[in-house]
Amino acid sequence: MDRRIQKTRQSIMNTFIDLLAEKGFEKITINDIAERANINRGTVYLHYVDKFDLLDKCIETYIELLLNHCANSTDTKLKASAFQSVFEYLEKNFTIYKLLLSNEGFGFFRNRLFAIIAQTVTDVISIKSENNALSNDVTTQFLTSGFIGVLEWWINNSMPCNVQEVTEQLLFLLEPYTKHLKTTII
Amino acid sequence: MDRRIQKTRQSIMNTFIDLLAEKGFEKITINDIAERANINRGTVYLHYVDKFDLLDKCIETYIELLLNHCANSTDTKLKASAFQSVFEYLEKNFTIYKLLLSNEGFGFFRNRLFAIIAQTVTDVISIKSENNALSNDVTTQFLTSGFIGVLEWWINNSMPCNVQEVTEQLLFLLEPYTKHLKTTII
DNA sequence: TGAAATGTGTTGAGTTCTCAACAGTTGGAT
DNA sequence: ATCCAACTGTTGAGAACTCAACACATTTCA
Repeated sequence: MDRRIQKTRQSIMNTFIDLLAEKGFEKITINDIAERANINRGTVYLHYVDKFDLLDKCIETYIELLLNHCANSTDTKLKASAFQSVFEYLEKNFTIYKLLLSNEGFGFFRNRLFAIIAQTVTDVISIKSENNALSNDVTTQFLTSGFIGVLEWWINNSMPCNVQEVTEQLLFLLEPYTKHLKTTII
Repeated sequence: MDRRIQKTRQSIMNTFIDLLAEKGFEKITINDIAERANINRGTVYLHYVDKFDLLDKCIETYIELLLNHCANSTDTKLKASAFQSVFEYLEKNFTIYKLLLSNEGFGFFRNRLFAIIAQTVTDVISIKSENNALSNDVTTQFLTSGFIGVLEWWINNSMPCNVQEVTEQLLFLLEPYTKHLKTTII
């Protein structure tokens, strides 16, 4: 992609996040963004139709960035290293994700993340579905809610324990559901 | 001026300064700069003919920035506030000016600064020249050398005393030459 | 030595961004 | 109520930047 596109989008998103933290979504104007980012106002409209669209794209971008940080650990699924790198990434970008998970994200961020995690969980457990008396939907809902819940708790309470601890605790809680998966999948 | 020009020049100069600090002038390539600044190589040539020209422009820019920080104190000339703001600015941008005053600047920076200060000094003392037995040239040379000398000492020795102290000391040393100027000019 | 790799400086076509101007909307002060 | 100021969203012309390609010089190292 043209470098100019990368740079202006990056610049717009960064200042958008900053302004979101400073004054909240409804008080932000396109003028604000353009001025602060030192970009022509028209250029913003070249990339986003309005500030709602900008929020959408912003959430989408940061969802992707978050997911990239567990996908690059070669064995993708339920492994300590994957969880660890996700929480490390969250720690590093704490202020942004706290913002997106807060009311400023209007729940869109949470919903989007939930959907993706749920899909992943579904994919994993469906492989091992035959000998299971439980509904897969219920299991997915349960596990995903649990995981997202822990993630939200950790962010909203400003990381009350370190990465090592959340990761271990989470693995311990998931163990009953992952151990027989391990034996069959791997 | 077009925002794009500002931004790319800023970006090029910043990475040039960084690279100057890292590897020194002769090891820098235009490729380095373009790559690090995330700018097309051709674009560098749109603004600078080669890296020597870039060094020149860089020096010129930082000379101007330095001078701006004493010009905006309304009473321009020999006033405590003027000295103070210059040294404060130097303190804030210490690493850059240390670099430019070092061998990396090839003496160009010093010479350029010297010329400008000397001109200012000449202008000031020429007003008060009639009753003076001394050659104005000698006086200019003496005062300018003294001032630049202190400035270089302060930067090269990594600011061995605080801004307040250099400023006061300098004012004290200049007092014999400024006090009768005061009575006539102001 | 001679070949491969890296850097220089330039070109032209194509894309993105800027700027200034426009008409229309909104919110707050008088 | 209405005026003013600020914001929105759009347009067209022109400037800046990107990209790929080029010929040529310099360095590296086998």
